[in-house]
Amino acid sequence: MISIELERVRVPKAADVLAAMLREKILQGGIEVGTDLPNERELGAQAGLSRASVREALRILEGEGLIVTRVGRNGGSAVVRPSSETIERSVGIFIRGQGIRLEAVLEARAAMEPPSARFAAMHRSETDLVEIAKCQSALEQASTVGDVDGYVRANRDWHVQVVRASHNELLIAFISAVAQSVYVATDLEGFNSVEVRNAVIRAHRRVMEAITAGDADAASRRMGRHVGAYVSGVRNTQEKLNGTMPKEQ
Amino acid sequence: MISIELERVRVPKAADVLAAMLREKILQGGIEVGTDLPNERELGAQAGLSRASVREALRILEGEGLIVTRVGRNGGSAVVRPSSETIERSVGIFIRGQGIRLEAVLEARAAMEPPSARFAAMHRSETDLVEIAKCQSALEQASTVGDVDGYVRANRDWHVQVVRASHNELLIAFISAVAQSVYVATDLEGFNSVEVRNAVIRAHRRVMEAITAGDADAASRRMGRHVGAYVSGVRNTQEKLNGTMPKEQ
DNA sequence: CCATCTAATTGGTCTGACAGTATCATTGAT
DNA sequence: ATCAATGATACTGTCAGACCAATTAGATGG
Repeated sequence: MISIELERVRVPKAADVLAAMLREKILQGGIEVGTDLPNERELGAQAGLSRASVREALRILEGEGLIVTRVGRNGGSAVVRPSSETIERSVGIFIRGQGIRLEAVLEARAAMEPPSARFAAMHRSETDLVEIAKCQSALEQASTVGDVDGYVRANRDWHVQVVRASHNELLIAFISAVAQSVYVATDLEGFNSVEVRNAVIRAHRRVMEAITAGDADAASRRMGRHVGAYVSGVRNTQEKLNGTMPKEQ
Repeated sequence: MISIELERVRVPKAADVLAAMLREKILQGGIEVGTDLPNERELGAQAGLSRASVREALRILEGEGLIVTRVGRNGGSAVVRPSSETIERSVGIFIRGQGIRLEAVLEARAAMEPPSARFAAMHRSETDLVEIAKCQSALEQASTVGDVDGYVRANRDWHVQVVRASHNELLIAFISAVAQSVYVATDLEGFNSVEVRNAVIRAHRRVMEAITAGDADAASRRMGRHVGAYVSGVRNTQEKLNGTMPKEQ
């Protein structure tokens, strides 16, 4: 008997192959958003696969945010532009699954936000400024009323809105994802004293001034101090609790 | 007939509900990695669903990187720790699907890498330094030999290895994802002259010195100059081509 | 012209079966 | 007794076919 060097043979699943084919057709072929894919039975006939396998492939693409599926007549799978939601989902699962400490999440945020504020100062439009101001109003309103949940949510929205003004889609996606996880976590943190809240409000105002004035250096510097203070605050609180990211969503 | 204010009724799919249940059990319950889920027929019996629906749910979780499934006796679905691969996949799809310009991707990278270098200088271990040095050697080797693909890959690996030294899992995931996309793109860029390559090598060395010395400020500053120069270089090249991220993988 | 009903189209779900694959258990030869 | 071949077994992968549920195009009637 002869013996040949042979690596382990890979047996890709039918659904994976079909999903890869469709994915490339969508991404490379640049199929315009809104186009309908053939219905499941048709796809099965074309690919020579059962409807079950086709459905599995479509499910994969749906999970990747490349298509949406509707039932009913004229329903079916339509191509959509992948949004940052997919990134936010996977980042959320990553954070929870790895049990990443809140401190590390804030550290990542603290790394990304100052440059984002810089870009925001450089590229912000008028409507960007209005949107940021809206969040700030909601923040101050919630703070004076004492609406803790509203305050935390407005805080998250303010930071997301600032990075939106940078017009860098990747930074927007990353910071949105991280901010969402921080929002879920800081709900439980007890360091939301009146003093802290007022300091946050003042810091936000100074960052907004710099962004409005188009002063990139000041925006970056002030945002850096702001998020840096936040990290320190949480670090001190956590030293006593030694907590990780909460497990529940 | 009375008329009531009624929002659109949501009809969640069976598979989505089951997937959500299992996801929470895995993430919240903190099921240890390696645990086997019941087999598909058993899950179907417990949930009162058909095997098809169960399989769809498992597919969702697999796509989220929460389980892996093996065939054969003693096969089945086992819980795994979600890795950064899931994030890298979704970021890659996001970049390609949105047609994000290479310049914007590099901008995001330029925002994240200086702080990462700072953390690396603060937290790097001895093995981190060795790994970074290995990438640098490969880089210089490929550069002298003229192996373009090897050079670009080693360049990507060096940047990833530096952020690894920061020991911040989120930054590692983000930069890995972005670096992968940059790697795919810069293959096509023609600005890999000998002068540029040598400048890159020198810049890397200076960053490594700072990280080794634990000089956080210098590491951040030097990395900032390095990636900043990279962005400028691509910006100049692109001004003539006006290109976006390439569509092919 | 508009409201209403009907029918066609499409995804969602179920059932049952068989194929493919990896492990376990047994057997048989050395 | 040891170990390699060989079958049994317990899983996932795939298929075919049917029916249900949601949605809407088109027919019907006022």
